[in-house]
Amino acid sequence: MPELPEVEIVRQSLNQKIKQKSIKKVIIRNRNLRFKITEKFENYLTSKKIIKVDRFSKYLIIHFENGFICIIHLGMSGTIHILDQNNPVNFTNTSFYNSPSLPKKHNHVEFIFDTFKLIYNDPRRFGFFEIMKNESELKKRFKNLGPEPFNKRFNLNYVINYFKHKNKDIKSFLIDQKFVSGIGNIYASEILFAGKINPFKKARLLNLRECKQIITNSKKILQRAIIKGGSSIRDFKDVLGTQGNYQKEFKVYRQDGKRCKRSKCTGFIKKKIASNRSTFFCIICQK
DNA sequence: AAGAGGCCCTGATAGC
DNA sequence: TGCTATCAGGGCCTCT
Repeated sequence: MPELPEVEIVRQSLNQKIKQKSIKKVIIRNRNLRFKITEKFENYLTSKKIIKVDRFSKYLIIHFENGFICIIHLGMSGTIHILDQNNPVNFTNTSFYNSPSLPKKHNHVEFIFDTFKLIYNDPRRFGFFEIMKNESELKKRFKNLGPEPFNKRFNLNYVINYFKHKNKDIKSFLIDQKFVSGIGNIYASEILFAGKINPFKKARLLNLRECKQIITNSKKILQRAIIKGGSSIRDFKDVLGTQGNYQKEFKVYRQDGKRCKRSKCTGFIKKKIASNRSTFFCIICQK
C-alpha cells in the first residue's frame, strides 16, 4: 500500500519526532506479522537511543546508538501513530495520515518514549519489523532489491539491458522490486500513462523513447508525490491529521470509465488485470 | 533464468 | 437485513 512517497512522508514526520530519543519500553501485542518478531526484539531495543530514521525503497530504517538497526515495512495496511501526552498527533493511518484517532484493533507494536509513544497498527499483518545488528547485515538484507528511481544506477543502460530478453509486460517490471525499488501499483500506472506506454507491452519490445520515458517519469512522479505529501486514498469523515494530496492528481489510477485527461485525447480509462494487480490506462494514447 | 500462480491476512464494498 | 464474493497501496515462495 504505502509506496516510496508515502513511506518517505512517514519517515520525515517520524524522524522529527523520535530522533535522539531513547526507547523506554517495547510492547509487542502480536508477534505474528509477515515475519514473526523474535523473542529478543524487546531486549535489543529497550533503553536504546535512536540516531535517526532513514528509508530505502519502502522500508523505514531506524538507526540506534549501539549500531543496531530496526527495519520496518508497512506491507499493505501498516500505519504508524504517535500518541503524545500533551499533543496527540497521528503520523499515518489507514488512509495514510489523517486519522483523527488511533484505531482500536490491530495495534501490534508499541515503542514507549518519555512523553509519547509510537504505535504500529496493521490489520492485514503483511508488514514486519526486523533487527539488523550492523550495516553489513542491512546491506545483505537489501541485496536483492534494485536501485531506487532516483539512483544513478537506474539509467538507460541499465533499463535497456535489463529488458533485453524479458518477455513479461512492462507493468509487472515497474512493480518488481528487483528491477526498480519503491514503485507500487498506484505509481506504476501513473508512470506508464505519463510515458504513453501500454502496460501490457512486453518489456523487450520497448523502444528507446519508452525506456527514457520510464526513467524520467519514475523520478518525476515519485518526487511530485513526495512534495504533495503522498497519496491518501480513502475519504474519512473527520480529518484532523495531515493528509496527502497526490491522489487529486491521479490521471489513471482508479479513474476507470472516465475520459482521458490528456487535452487532445478522445480515449477513456480502462481497468485490466496485469500479473494479478489492477492496472489503469488510456485505451487511445497508451496503445 | 524467467515466468506463472498461489499464499499470507482483515476489512470495505458490491451484488444478490 | 444479511449473506457471499471480490478486491485492496506488498512481497515471498514454489513449481514449471
